[in-house]
Amino acid sequence: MALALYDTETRTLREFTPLIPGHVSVYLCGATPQGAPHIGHVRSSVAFDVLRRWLLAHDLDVAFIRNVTDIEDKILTKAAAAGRPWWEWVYTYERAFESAYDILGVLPPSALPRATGHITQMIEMMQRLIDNGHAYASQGDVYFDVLSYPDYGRLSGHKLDDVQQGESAGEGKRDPRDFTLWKAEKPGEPSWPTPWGRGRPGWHIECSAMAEYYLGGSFDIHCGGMDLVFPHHENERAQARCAGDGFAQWWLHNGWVTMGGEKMSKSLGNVLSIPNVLKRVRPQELRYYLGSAHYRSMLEYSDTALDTAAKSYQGIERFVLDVATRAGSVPAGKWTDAFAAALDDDLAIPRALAEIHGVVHTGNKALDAGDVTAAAEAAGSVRAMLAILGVDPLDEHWAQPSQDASAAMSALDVMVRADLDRRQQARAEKNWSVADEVRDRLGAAGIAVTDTADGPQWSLEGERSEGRN
RNA sequence: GCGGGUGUGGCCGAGAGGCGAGGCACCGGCCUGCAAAGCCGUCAACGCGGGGUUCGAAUCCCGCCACUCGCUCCA
Repeated sequence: MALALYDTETRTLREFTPLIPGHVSVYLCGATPQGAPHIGHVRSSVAFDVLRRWLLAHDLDVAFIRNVTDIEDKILTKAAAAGRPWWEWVYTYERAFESAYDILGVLPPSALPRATGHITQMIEMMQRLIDNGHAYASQGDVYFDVLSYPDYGRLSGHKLDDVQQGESAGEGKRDPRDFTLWKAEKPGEPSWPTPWGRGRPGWHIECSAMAEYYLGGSFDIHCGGMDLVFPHHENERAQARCAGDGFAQWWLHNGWVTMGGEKMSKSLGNVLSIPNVLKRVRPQELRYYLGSAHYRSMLEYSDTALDTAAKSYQGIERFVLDVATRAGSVPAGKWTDAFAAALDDDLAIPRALAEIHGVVHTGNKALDAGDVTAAAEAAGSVRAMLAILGVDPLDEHWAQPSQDASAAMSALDVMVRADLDRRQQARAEKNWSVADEVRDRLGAAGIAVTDTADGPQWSLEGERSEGRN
């Protein structure tokens, strides 16, 4: 295996070798569902979904854990402000996130652990940290003693001396930079019993505890957004290492989506929700767009860039569907060496896309030359490559017309066919005005007509593959 | 204050010393009754200033400018 991945901790591209041959363990910091998912959240899950698919393509057994932070300050504040129970609030948005992931074809994780379901593991880990002198309880809070861990700052590149005042100054802290493992109970907030009193988890301990529980003390890859490097991942690492774990061997971080040059975030109010984006393009097209920039680059969102990506994808899709029509079927084939080389090089999807376009071009030329066999071979290869990116147009995930929709399409086909027959008759008589009138009328109704070597075909605007011969 | 990142043709975006990725748009041609799609071809770039590298830098070094991020919740 020649896969190389950029590791944040060492700031280098390192050839990937799993701890246990044949197995890969991955932990992805999932969302804190306190509001609707936006395009930035989805970029992260899609980027690491491609990593997962590529690992699977290497015949590796992948354990992929993504957590849900279901207890946290903002959840409590927002739910309280809305007058709703915190657990209802977080569950509502957890569902919204999962739905967005499903729509985009993100493979479901091996497990989707929630923080509140792992209090036991957190207490156990905190006890270990206290026992070996890396944490202390104070006035019902539990803090991590940053000065007890000389390696603190290694992941993010921060020097301890340069770290400004950490989170809100607790009176019981030994050092202002110590961070909270456990927060003492406050009136009106949920709490759980611990040896140090009732309270609730801090943000960082949950991931260390859950990663250890599901993947063991040492695992292969830890993923998340670039904005989590400090303090979240730095703290996770400190906790786990001090608790005796080897923890993550690779740290992967994705760049964020920007709008107007600024990071998309709720606090800036420049978020673009998934349902809104999906009014503009189909989910496959959104996925394709997210891969058009390297996962570690920032992606500056614009409607035109999204539209451009959608058109680019449609060109590939059209090729595959045309071949499927001409050849009857297109069995998935094998990706090209250039494609594999691109993905092996830190998931260089932009380069992989260039390769896909190259194969599409070759296939179109074959199609032009009437060589359907060669075209089908190219299309099979394209399918295999698109499958790694999660956007194979012939994947059943993207073809899910309901019973009603299929019936409606069949009925529509009968009616459109009648018009097309009339138009063919007119064309045969070189009565172009009648032929164009029929085409224009169908077009106005959102039905696009194209003449091909195999006769006229129609499709609904924005749809593909419907109503074909 | 401390620590990062970015600046490529009309637009999006790869590349990272040497044969000018790819997409979208534009223009010309083929095909088509006309379109659409496809094919052939054209166009055009490396923020600014200066230097080094046994010849060559968008790519390395120095200086500058602009934009941007982290150090606080954040994919």
